[in-house]
Order: sequence, then structure tokens, then C-alpha cells
Amino acid sequence: MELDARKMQILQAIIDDYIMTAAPVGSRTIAKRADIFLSPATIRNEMADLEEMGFLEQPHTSAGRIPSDKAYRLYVNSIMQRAKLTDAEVRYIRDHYSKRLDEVDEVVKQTAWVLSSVTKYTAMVLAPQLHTIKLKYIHLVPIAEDKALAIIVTDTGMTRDSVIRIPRGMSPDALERLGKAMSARFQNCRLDEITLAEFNALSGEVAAEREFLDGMLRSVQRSMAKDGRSVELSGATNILNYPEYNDRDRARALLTAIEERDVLYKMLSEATNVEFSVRIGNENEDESMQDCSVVTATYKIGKNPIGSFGVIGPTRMDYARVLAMMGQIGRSLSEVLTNMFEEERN
Amino acid sequence: MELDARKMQILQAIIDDYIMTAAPVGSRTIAKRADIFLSPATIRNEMADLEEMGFLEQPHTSAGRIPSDKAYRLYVNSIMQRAKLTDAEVRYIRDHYSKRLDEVDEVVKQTAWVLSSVTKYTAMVLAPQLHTIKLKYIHLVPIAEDKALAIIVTDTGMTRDSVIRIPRGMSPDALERLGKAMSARFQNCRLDEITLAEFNALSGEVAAEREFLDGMLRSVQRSMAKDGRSVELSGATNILNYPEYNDRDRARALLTAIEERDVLYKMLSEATNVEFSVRIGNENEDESMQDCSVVTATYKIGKNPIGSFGVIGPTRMDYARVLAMMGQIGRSLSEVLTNMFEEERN
DNA sequence: GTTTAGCACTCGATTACGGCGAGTGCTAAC
DNA sequence: GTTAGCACTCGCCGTAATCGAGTGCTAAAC
Repeated sequence: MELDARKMQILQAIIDDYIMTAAPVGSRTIAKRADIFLSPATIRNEMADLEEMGFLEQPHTSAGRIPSDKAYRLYVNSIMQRAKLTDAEVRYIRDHYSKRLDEVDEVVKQTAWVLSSVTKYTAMVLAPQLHTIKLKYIHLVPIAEDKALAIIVTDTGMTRDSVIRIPRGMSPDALERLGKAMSARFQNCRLDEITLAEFNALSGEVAAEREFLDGMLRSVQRSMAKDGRSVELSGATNILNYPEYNDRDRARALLTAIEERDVLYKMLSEATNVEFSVRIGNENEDESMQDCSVVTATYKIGKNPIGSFGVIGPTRMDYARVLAMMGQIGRSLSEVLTNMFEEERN
Repeated sequence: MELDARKMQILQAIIDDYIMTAAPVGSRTIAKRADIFLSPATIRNEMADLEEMGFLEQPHTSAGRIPSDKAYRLYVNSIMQRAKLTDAEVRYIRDHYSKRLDEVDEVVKQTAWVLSSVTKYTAMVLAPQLHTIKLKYIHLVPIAEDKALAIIVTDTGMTRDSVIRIPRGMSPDALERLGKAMSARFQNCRLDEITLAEFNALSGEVAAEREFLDGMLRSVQRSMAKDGRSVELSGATNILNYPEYNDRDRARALLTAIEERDVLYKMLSEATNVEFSVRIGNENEDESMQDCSVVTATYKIGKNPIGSFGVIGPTRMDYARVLAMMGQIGRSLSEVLTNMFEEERN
């Protein structure tokens, strides 16, 4: 059997309707649409075909049809046309990024909030993966007899610092020399890719302090990696507004999975490579997510994709709108973060 | 009418039973208990009295009785005896604090997790209120031409740092002198109590840089206060396990309030003064919390109460056990944090 | 005076049932 | 290929009947 244009049109109509109402769609409903000039009976025949092809499902005889995961996949890939946000919506999003946000975690929180408030789904934002960023130089500054501050400057112009312990009696000069040597050796390396092996290749004064430097680097890496593991959440309870989660146990299962964050972290960090990703129902690896859809997008600092964000909602998600909104939010978010670090560079 | 010993005993029996089963308690159930030698009819009479006195409520005629908020209050104040944890429970809690936890926020997260896993209620932990801590000294260290690091050392021996911008051309010496002057002036002041007014009283070189110093202090205060506003949550979905939240709208209302965090922050920060606090049902200020109970306790660094934590559960909470557990967790938590900062002092 | 057995009564929960209506699949006519 | 007609299915909803846990009251027993 072939999926001709008419079948497509009918399928689209069914999906559109189901996205709005969450109720099984009958042939009459479709026949009444202004853009469809067929009788209910004809539609019924087509629907039977579509069901046979796996695009529709019937909760029970004598109910209408609902789209299957496969139908949504087709919809996202071929039928759906990119939605355009209204001016008001674009303004709403922009406005929420125009106020003073001067810390990364504020921006992340704000993004989660805007995303959930605008989509009415559950929003999640993976914090910037700063540990994957490239090193420009390390600055070691003594602050007490046995303590120093390691200041990392990245190639995006961002700085991060971390208090470290130094061997007693190490002079400020020695510390500075060590910093310079480290900078020279590891410039343009990704922070998380500097390994112990590379320390062993060092020589001279630097080699002698290998142990100290390694410990220092670990502590810097650890503190940056930890930030990067955090997933900001907003609107988790939004899912309770959708009838598909009227069932207490279903709702609990999903909410619990969301609360754990591990699954979310996994999904978001895997999605940091692809600009947009849509996972529908059973396409999700994690079992607890197999009856909902997850849409993710990435954001950047400068030109580097540095993190991702997404929404979780029922499979009958309004994909076109969500993707449009996430595009807009991604742009705003990238812009704010990029400015933030550009500014820091000066 | 008087609340004699027998009435007390019956009330306690009803509360005990209701805490376990969440079902209205009938006279027969109580009469069958091994420690009560009265017939159902007698119990019924007593129950009618207790209802008249406001300790019991009847969901409808011909159902059993359930304890009122007033009954729980009496129970917590007078009837309940402090529960003793089993060795296994104490060990469980201790074990979860014995592993390496070297950042404040890890300890906070761990506490929330342990508390919810041990009580099966929703747990919340207010991060240490570091901004209320007393200043020992400020160290200003230049790290770039127009940037310096402000390092705050508190009287608990803890350090915190924050990157600040400095006027171009300020010499390292000047910076050091300013740090010294600030330290001398504000030693032993609470960080959050240093106000603009006090700057105006300064003189000499320090006065000239008043604006810069004020800006710096604000930024340090802001960054510390922000940490202190964070409320860590764990087990939010636990409430879905209690039949009182079978109702979808009730569950959503509470979960939404919990997700907002504002209410939780308010409750926890108010509770930072009292070692233990129990708020039952309508004793809670916030409307969304009026059908549940909130138990909080404080934790310390050294001798200073520095934060609080608590659980949210149905009013038929097992108060005795919860209080015992929170006592134990409070001790472990205080110990870990105190060690952490004692160690930092060396 | 207190306690208890007995009993009529209340009321939510559960089950059973019939009608309604949305929707289908099939057949036959166009 | 399309459509009107029709018998049929099945979940939903409202009503009625039944059940049972639990009560309050009365009167007798202690």
C-alpha cells in the first residue's frame, strides 16, 4: 500500500486534531474540516489503511483513531512545517533575556523557566559543559602561605578559579614559572582531556612538581565537571496538566524519573552534538520516557556548542511550535552567554 | 470536660493507628488492642467526647474518627515519647556521611537524599547561610590589570573568593592596604550587616576608594547571599505514595508549591532560629501547606546555627521517628561541616 | 455512676444495569 | 473510486440496589 498525498493530508488532520484535544479522532471530525472534501465513509477507508500501515491505533473498537509513534515520526520528518512565532512570543522570550543576568547559573535557571512557561511542558537545561572548553592559560596566584588560586582562562575568554593547596615554602616566583610552563604545554588542550600520561612527559622544574600539578589540575577539572553535570529543571508539574498523566502511577513513574536527573543528564549530554533532536515515545532509550517525547536543542558560546536544553511532554506534543520556540530561545541564550564571556575578556 | 488519662490513652491509640493506616479509626479497632480493656461502646462514648473537645473529626457519619490538627499538636507536645532509632538506622545515616564529601553543596545534596530516603517524606535542606557569618579578614589579590580577587576569611576559618573589577592603575600595594583597612574596620561584623552608611564613616585613602570598595562588598555579599538562598530538595514525589494525595489536584497543588521553592525557603529560613520546629496542618502560614506537616531542624558549624533542613509530609506523620531521625542527621551534618571548615583553617 | 450489649440507623463504596452516543465496518448503490 | 445506509460495538454515565463499617442511643448489668 502506498502513502499517497491524500493519506498524508488525512493523517496530518488527525494528528493536528489529536494534538489539540487528546481525544481519539473520528472520521466525521475530519470530514467536517474546511480543507477536506470527502465523506466520512471515505475517510474511514483511508483510516483503516493508515491503521494497517501502522500510523494509527484504535484504543478499542468504536473509538476514533489516535496517531502512533510512527505517525509522529513521519509528521516531524515530512509533514510538519516550521511554525512561525508571533511577534508577541518572540518579544516575550527576548524580554526575559534582556534583564541583567550576570551569572551563568542565573541564565541557566532563567532559560529553564522561560522554556517551561512558554511551552507548558517540563523544561530542562544542561549547564554549559565548561570542562570541554580549550585552555588558553593558567595563572597561579599565592594567597596564603600554603594556598594559591588557580585561575583558568579559556579560549572563549572566560575565567574560572579554584583555591588549591601548595607545598609549603614554594615561592611566588616558582609558582609563576609553573603556571607559565603549564600554559605553554597545555594551551589549546581541552580541559577534560589532559591526562596523567601527559604529565610524565614533562621535565625540569615542572617535572619535580608533577604530583602537585596533577593534584591541582584534578581539582580544577573536578570542580568544572561538577558544574557541568547539573541539570536545571522547571515546570516538572506541568505534565500533570495533560490527561495522559491522569493515571497516578504513570504520573509518579515519570515524575520520579525526572526527579532523579540522571536520565535527563544522559539524554542532554548525548544531545550536545546535534542542533535539534526529537525523540518520540519508544525512540527513547530510557524505559520511563517511552510514553513521552523529548525535544532537545543545543546552545553555544561563540561558535562552540557548549550545552543543550530540552522539553519533556506527551507524544502528542506540538512539535512545530516547540521547535520554533526552542530555536528562538537557543539564539537568545547563546547570545547572552557569548556576550557574557566576550565582556569578561576585556 | 476534662482530658483524663483514659481519654489520652484512647487518643494516642487512634493517632497511632491512623498514622499507620490513613483510614478512619473505629471503636472496635481500638477495643481490640492488647493494652485497652474497654468495650467498643465505652470507646464510642469517649470518642464522642474527644470529638466535642476538638481532637477528633468524622469525615461523615458512620465512618470512624480521624485526629484533628489539634490532636497532633497535643500528641507532639505531650503524648509522644522520643523514639529511639535502631542501631541499623543510626549506622545507615552515619555511613552516608562517612564517604568523602568535600564540597558544601555535596554535603547539602547528600543530606537531602538521606533525609528523604530514611523518612520516605519530601526532604529539603537550606544551604548554609554563609552571609550571616562574621568576617575575620579580607584579602585583595590582583590577578590582572583590572581585576582582583577578593578572598573572605570568616571567623569559622572558612574562605570564599570572588573575582572583582578594580580601577585601572591601582597598584598591588594600594590594594593590599585597602584590604587591611577594610579588615580592621569590619572585623567581627556579620557580612550581611555591613551597609553603605558605615562606608561613609571611613576616611583617608580608604574613603577615596569608597565607591570601589562598596561595589566590591556588594558583589561579595550578593554571591554569598545567593548561595544561601538555594534549597536542595529530594523525594518530592514521595508524597504521591500517601493516599491523602490520591487526588490529582491536591497533589498538583502541593507539588507545584514545592517546586517553586520560595515557600520552602521562607519556612526554612524562619526556622533557622529554633532547634526543632513542628508545624501541623493549619499552623502553616502558607496556604498550600495547610494540609500537611512540616518538621524542621537546624544544623551548625562549630557552635553557630547556620542553616536548617526539614521534611514535608501528611499531617499523620510519624513525628517521633522523624524527630529522632532529624536529630541524628543534624548531628552528622553539623559534624561533617564543622570538620570541613576546621580543616580548611589549617 | 460507669460499663456494656443490643439495635436501628446512616452513609459511602461497590456492583449491576440500561440507555446513550460516538464511531466503526460492511454492503450496496452511484 | 466514492458515498449513503445500517447494524453493531463498546466505553461512558446516571440510577438503583446492596453491602458493611461504624455510629448514637437506650436499657440493662455491674
